Amino acid sequence: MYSIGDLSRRTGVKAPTIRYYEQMGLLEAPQRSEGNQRRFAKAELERLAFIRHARDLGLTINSIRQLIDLSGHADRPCADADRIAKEQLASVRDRIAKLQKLEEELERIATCCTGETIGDCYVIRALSNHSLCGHEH
Amino acid sequence: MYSIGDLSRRTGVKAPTIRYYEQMGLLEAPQRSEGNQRRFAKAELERLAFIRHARDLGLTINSIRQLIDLSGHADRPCADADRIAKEQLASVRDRIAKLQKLEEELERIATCCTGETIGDCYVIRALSNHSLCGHEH
DNA sequence: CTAATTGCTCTAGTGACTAGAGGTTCAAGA
DNA sequence: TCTTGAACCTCTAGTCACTAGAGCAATTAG
Repeated sequence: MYSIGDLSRRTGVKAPTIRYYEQMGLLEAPQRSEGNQRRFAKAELERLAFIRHARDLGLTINSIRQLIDLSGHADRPCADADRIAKEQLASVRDRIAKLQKLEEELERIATCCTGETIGDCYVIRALSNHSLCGHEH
Repeated sequence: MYSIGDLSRRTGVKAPTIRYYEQMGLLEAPQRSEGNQRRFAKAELERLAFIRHARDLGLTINSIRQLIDLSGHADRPCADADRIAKEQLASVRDRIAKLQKLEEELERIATCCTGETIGDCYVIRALSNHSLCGHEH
């Protein structure tokens, strides 16, 4: 049995976050000590690692809840789990593409400033004047 | 003079968001009609375009406030504006790198599932078992 | 003049936590 | 056994950049 602090050290998830996951229904309410402190079994440690892994991959609490529900039904088709992973992949790719456009533009803005004062600072001018942009956005 | 709706249509920024920017001190409190409705001058339209542009580039409200303050002092050195742009660029690059790692891993997870049921679904197994990951994270 | 549209303020909700207050329990050393 | 200090408890509120809705007032087109 682990206290919340043990669990926190083993998973790298802070104690308030563990309580938050419980509140959100990702972790089941654990057993309690006589003095009302949480006592987690190994299964909870594993589930927390699952949650942390999924969060690191950018999945939302809601998606994770769905996956946990799914994982309780080993006999069902896994199309839903596949769909969640594929949607997440698509969204990550989308975000990368958008950030790369920003990178391009910021690079131009941040490296082209040869002025000395705000009056002729390229950063300020580029932000004021959309037509200085390399492409529309 | 533009009403808040005019401004919204011209800039693509929703009216509540415009009020929010005013509340956050990015836009100065505009003139008002006799009936207390906002009436914006052209300068405010331009500033709103500046704000929108900076937001699209991922700058925070705080950074934008700093840039606006700077832009009011045309005689000062522009090192601060440069710094803000460069910091933003660094943060964008950082996010891209992290997302690309996620992309890799999600790709592996989402395309490797050949199971038919949850019981042997690679998505679920990969999330449960960190050692299936291509690299640490 | 009336009806439809647009505007106003204020409050609360989003997601995924984080921080703090104010109190209780636990584990280890004396 | 007692005491002390760390860890734990619940509850509320704050973060960021908006967004939604209630309930009312002003404006504009016909």
